[in-house]
Amino acid sequence: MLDAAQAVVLEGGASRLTLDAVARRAGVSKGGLMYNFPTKDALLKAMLERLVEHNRQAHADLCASLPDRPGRSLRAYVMNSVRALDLDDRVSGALLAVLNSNPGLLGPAAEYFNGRYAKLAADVPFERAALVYLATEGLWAQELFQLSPFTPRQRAQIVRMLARMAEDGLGAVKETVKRRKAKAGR
Amino acid sequence: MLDAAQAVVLEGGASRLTLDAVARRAGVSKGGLMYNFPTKDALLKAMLERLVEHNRQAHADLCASLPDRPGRSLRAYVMNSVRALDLDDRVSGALLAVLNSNPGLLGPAAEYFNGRYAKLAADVPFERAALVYLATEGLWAQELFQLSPFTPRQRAQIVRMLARMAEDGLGAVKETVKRRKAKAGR
DNA sequence: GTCTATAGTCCGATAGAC
DNA sequence: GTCTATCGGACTATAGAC
Repeated sequence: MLDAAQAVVLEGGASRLTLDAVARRAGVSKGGLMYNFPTKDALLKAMLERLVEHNRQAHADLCASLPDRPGRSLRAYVMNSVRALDLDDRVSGALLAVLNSNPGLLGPAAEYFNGRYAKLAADVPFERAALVYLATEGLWAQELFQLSPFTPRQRAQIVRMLARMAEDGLGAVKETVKRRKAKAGR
Repeated sequence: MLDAAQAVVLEGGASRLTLDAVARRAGVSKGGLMYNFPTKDALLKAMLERLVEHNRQAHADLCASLPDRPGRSLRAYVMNSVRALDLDDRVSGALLAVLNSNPGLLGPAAEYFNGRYAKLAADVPFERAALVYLATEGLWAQELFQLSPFTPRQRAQIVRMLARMAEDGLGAVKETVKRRKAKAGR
């Protein structure tokens, strides 16, 4: 049923996320749906929890595949956020829209994000961690709402910079500047 | 009437933005409201245009009050975005939620944001402009949805860093690191 | 131009049979 | 547990008087 709910928001956006649509999609009737989720809020809460769990897993997997250096977790976060926007992300966006009207439901997710950042930034200097984290969030949000002013090429450049900054610090930026100057001088 | 519409979304969120509520708030009746805005989409479009115009003005004013150095526009953008979230911002968030279901209406706004970035980044190296821009957007979004993991003190520190990076380049970050080390050595 | 009244639709939730 | 049927309410939009 949660699969069906995700499919519905993917196709029709937040406003189409109705109990009728979800029930139809899930192949059950509205009564059957509301036996498992007594209210619509309960359904939204379950969807949100599933997204959070998915996100946690994806980050953990990616983290495990990276060499254990300072900034590994932050780097995994960057890479996990800047994949081509997948289904989960679009669901997240729609849910964000729905939950904007129900601020209460967003509370538990906020706690997750809070704890997540604490772990990401544990082994990276504060300024650098905050910068990488916020820029990544900004990039994600921009693409989610299709407001990004960057070309795919520029986007790739930014992603490389962020990934390098997560582990290498300012050397990442200085290096690209140096490389550009060298190129210009050729 | 647009004032009334803004007031309604501020108080009740996106889901309360109904023609009835707006009309009641504006002191007119629904018929009167729908004479000026034939459809609800027309109302949303007008609200969005007004927000964009407000934003453009605020940025222009702030820009004029800053010394004319490279990165002035970007710095004004940072400062304009990180003021304590004002009414316009909360309206923006709610509208974002509403418009998520009507992607068509977001198109014109997307163009504005696109052109805005082009001007911001005109006199700043690409990597730095993109980093400051995205981090600012990220900070704005995090606070808007109340998902920010930063304390007010940390937030202020980040804002200072971004404002300095807008004009001074990497010196800003390097300087804070240096200062911290000096402090630790004392 | 602004009003009242209402049409027509869709939603979340409930009730009760099976 | 899952179904059908339906209630009560809220919504957008229209029609027509003034």
